[in-house]
Amino acid sequence: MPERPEVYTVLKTLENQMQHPTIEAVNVKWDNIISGISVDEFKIKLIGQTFREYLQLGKYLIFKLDDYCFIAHLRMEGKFFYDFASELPDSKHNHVFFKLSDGKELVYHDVRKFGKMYLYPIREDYENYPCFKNIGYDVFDERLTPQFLMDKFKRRASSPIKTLLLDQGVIAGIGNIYADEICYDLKIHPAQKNVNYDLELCDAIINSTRKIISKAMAEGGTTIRSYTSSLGVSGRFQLYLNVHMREGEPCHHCQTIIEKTKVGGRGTYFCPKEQVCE
DNA sequence: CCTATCACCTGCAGGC
DNA sequence: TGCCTGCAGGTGATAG
Repeated sequence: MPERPEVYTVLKTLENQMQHPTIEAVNVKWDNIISGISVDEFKIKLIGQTFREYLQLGKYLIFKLDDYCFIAHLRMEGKFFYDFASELPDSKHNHVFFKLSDGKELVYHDVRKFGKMYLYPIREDYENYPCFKNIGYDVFDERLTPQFLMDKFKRRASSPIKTLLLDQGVIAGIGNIYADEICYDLKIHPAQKNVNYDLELCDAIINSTRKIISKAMAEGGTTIRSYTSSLGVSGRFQLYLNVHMREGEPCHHCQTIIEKTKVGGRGTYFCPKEQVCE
């Protein structure tokens, strides 16, 4: 459940429910989830730290503690569980455990073990942490301007537009679902190359992106695979999808049957009438 | 610089 | 039922 709206939903749910407990113990069952630091160091540094602030950059969850910044990326299937009573699923997929001062436990669950966690000494300019080395501006960062986008996209106009939208080094937070939805909104075929990225189009791309991501955030994100019950991940935006996962169904505008193809190796959905590839 | 492919992991759906 | 293949909302490394 990884794109920006889903990460936002998880973050806000954690912030509202968990608030500010102190970490009393840490247990790691799959070492590769901890990145850039040894598991022992990870545990030792976290003990005694209190959750202070909840922030987001693209698809990253950022937890400011007293002396450290704890960052998590859910990748394909990572989920956090807190105050889960009896509905903690498949214990074999629970990999990181945080025992908290409120008597509860924060558990990281990840079927495919792709998720990553980072821990850095706290500082104000968190955007400069190593894990963000190749990350551009968040969808809602005011520095994401038409001029900025034009500079980045024009140089790489030979790539399909969807590939550019998915590049976290330019706009951080767009994933496979929303890239398809944004292309549909722009009426551009996702595989279209050599698009004329002038200021007007870049402005339209930013507006379209923010409109769709905002709506998805307001709806609690998109839940495609019916795994529900994970923390804050039973969104409703799937009800508003125009193309993604709608192969064989009629376009909401022109009733043309939605088709599926591959762009940059990713499953890609589009309306063959409204999004024509030149 | 760019694309293609694999790697990281597991589960599930579909074909036989 | 079992086996096999391909696919899944992500990203990084590597080869050409």
